Amino acid sequence: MVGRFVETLELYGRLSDADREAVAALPGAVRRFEAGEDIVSEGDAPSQCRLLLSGLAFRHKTLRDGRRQIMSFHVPGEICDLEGLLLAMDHSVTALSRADVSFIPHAAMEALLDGHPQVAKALWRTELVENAVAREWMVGMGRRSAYARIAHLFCEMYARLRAIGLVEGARCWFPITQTHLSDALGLSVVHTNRVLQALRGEGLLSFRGGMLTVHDWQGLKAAGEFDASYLHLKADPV
Amino acid sequence: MVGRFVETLELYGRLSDADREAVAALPGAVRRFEAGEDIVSEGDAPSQCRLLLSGLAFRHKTLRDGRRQIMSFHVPGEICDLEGLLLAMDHSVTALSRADVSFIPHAAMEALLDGHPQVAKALWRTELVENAVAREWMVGMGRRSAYARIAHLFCEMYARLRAIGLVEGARCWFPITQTHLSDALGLSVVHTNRVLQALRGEGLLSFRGGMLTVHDWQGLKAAGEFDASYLHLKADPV
DNA sequence: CTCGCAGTTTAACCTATGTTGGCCTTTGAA
DNA sequence: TTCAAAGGCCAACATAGGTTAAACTGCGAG
Repeated sequence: MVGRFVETLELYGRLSDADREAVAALPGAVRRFEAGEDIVSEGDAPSQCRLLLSGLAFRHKTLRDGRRQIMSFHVPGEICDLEGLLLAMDHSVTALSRADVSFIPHAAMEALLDGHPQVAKALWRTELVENAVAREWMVGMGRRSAYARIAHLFCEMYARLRAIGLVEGARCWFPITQTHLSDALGLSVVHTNRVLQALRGEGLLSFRGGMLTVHDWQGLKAAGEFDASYLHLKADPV
Repeated sequence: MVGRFVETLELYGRLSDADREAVAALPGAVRRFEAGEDIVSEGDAPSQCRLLLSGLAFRHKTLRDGRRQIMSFHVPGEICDLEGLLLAMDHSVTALSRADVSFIPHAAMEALLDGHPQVAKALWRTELVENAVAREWMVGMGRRSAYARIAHLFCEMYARLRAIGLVEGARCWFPITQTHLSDALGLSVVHTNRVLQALRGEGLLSFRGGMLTVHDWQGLKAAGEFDASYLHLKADPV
């Protein structure tokens, strides 16, 4: 069971029919996770790759005293513990919403990568893009105001969800709480709430009950100093 | 010319004699960079891998208004544009000190990776560790005080330089200005200076003229909430 | 229904860190 | 030797964002 995986790979590289078939033939047992459940935990040395079929997930580290930093989000079609192929997990990945996850044995994945160099390239490219995203977050946390950071995150998720067809009209399902948002951006919940109201007040977006609507994409991009090139997507939405 | 590259790879994977020889046989033209010179620039689509032979380098993004975020440091033996194998650069890498860099043609690198899977694994592991480092920086910028962040960075660089034999006694050459430090940690120079003085005042370290001396490793680790496991090194220094 | 919980919103107050601007020190080029 | 530039340091003041605590809202479970 491989869900949107092929499409995601094709965002980042051209595949032959044989490549596509090999990917589609990947074995994988599916398991459902509820929101808040760990998909992989810090310290695990996985023996399968966990592929997100549906729902969202986030990587995070939690310090002893409870402070938490969310380091990235995963959308359907992405493997959320690719590094587990070579390294033990130094952080956890948790389901943000209910999520279905396919467990692909490392042996099967390695065989695929050995036999299909184009697939391997595309997969490493997804990994590299994930790092590019991480770097962009660093810029935000180090050098942008809370206002710009929040706007930027919404831009990013909107662009990514749009790239995989999960935006309809100007709306997408992004079931994140203000607490998650704060932990992703290094802010307090109170301040996140203040800024969110400003963003809404300016008519840039609305965000209620997990549904994000972008009312003014240009305005939101400007507020977030957003430039999609770091996502290395084929086309910038609008 | 391949410098410490073999040793760096062996920090992250076991190589056969044949692997080692193949790495050592890599072609590469050497070029010297002065401090502040770009080794690769944003927008480049490299056709060689740039391997640091000596000196330090840093990755960074610079926003239009001059705000800058440093996203990582590179030590000798590391390739500073590995992602250039698959993607265009979305940021620049600049020499922190005078640095010698070997330019290895992508074709040669690809041939090596195809023919020597253990080398490929080790190399990807270095890349994954670099991401782990980036994630740890995110935790710092989002959730740690300036004091802890600065201590943490010194811990990290000390541990990394130690791992490659560049620490003597408790001293290492880390020729960074307070401006660089600020840009790496998302702080103002003034505040960096304040905190540095606190760190010195508490006898944890001294840092003058590019020379870092750690006086109290345990104390510094505690101040930075530092736990080296994210570096995935074979052994924690002391 | 209604209880309880998770999430959101407010308000009052606080502090870590930023800003500005000036001076001091070191270094290295002329 | 002296000068300029880069880096370091310092003080006064400003503010973005944190903290605490309490109320409000919506919703699923029983």
